[in-house]
Amino acid sequence: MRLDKNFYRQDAVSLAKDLLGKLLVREYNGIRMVAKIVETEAYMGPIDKASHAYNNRKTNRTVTMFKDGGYSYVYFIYGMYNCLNVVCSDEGTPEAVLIRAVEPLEGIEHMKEHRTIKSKRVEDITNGPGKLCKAMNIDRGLNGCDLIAGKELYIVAETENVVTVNTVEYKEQYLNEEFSLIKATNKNFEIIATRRIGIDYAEEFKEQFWRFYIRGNKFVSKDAEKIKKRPV
DNA sequence: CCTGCGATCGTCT
DNA sequence: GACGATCGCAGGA
Repeated sequence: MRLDKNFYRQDAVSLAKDLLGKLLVREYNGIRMVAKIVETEAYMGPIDKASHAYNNRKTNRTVTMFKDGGYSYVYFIYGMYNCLNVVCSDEGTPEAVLIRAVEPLEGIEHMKEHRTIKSKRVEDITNGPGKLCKAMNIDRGLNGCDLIAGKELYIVAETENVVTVNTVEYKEQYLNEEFSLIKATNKNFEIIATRRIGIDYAEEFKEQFWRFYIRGNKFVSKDAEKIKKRPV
């Protein structure tokens, strides 16, 4: 079941939490890959010094962030990597949610083929924003995709008809003042909220707990793993 | 396990 | 001309 317009018209912080547990689907040439979203970051548009669209900065790159909720925003970074965002809020309000990590559920053999790394750890295929784009064959050609009606890239809410290929044992983790723990009654997992990654330039917005991930999920990004192991 | 470093080029000033 | 919403590898513990 695809998510509808109302779902994407939320603010980025709300949507970043709501996207956890949803399924990202990538289809092309008869290939189908499905992965559960396990880590996200909110970029709150005009007010957020970490956002590409801070102060309503509108350029060739950021123009897709100004679209109505429900489109993709894919950008190229560090000369090598692509990152996938979900544009949210209303048209003219440039908010977006960065997808930072996913858990492969279907088509994992295709994801492995797209990645050329020595590591044999399954988690290393998709536990970072650049990694998951490479694994799921997502690049700037998919910038501005319609996630509600498009066929190549979309997001669904249910796990029905999906075969889980990974058997994962989740471990508990420590908490300290660097986190918030979010328990939502309508979700079967808990959410950790903490600081965002790689935005040292963002001044006071570095301190916002606008990164969210599923507590105990082993496919969260390297940094989240690290925090997980930090003693209380 | 963890740390440090270089890769590599589009984007914006 | 400088830098980035990152990654993979080498090397040490």
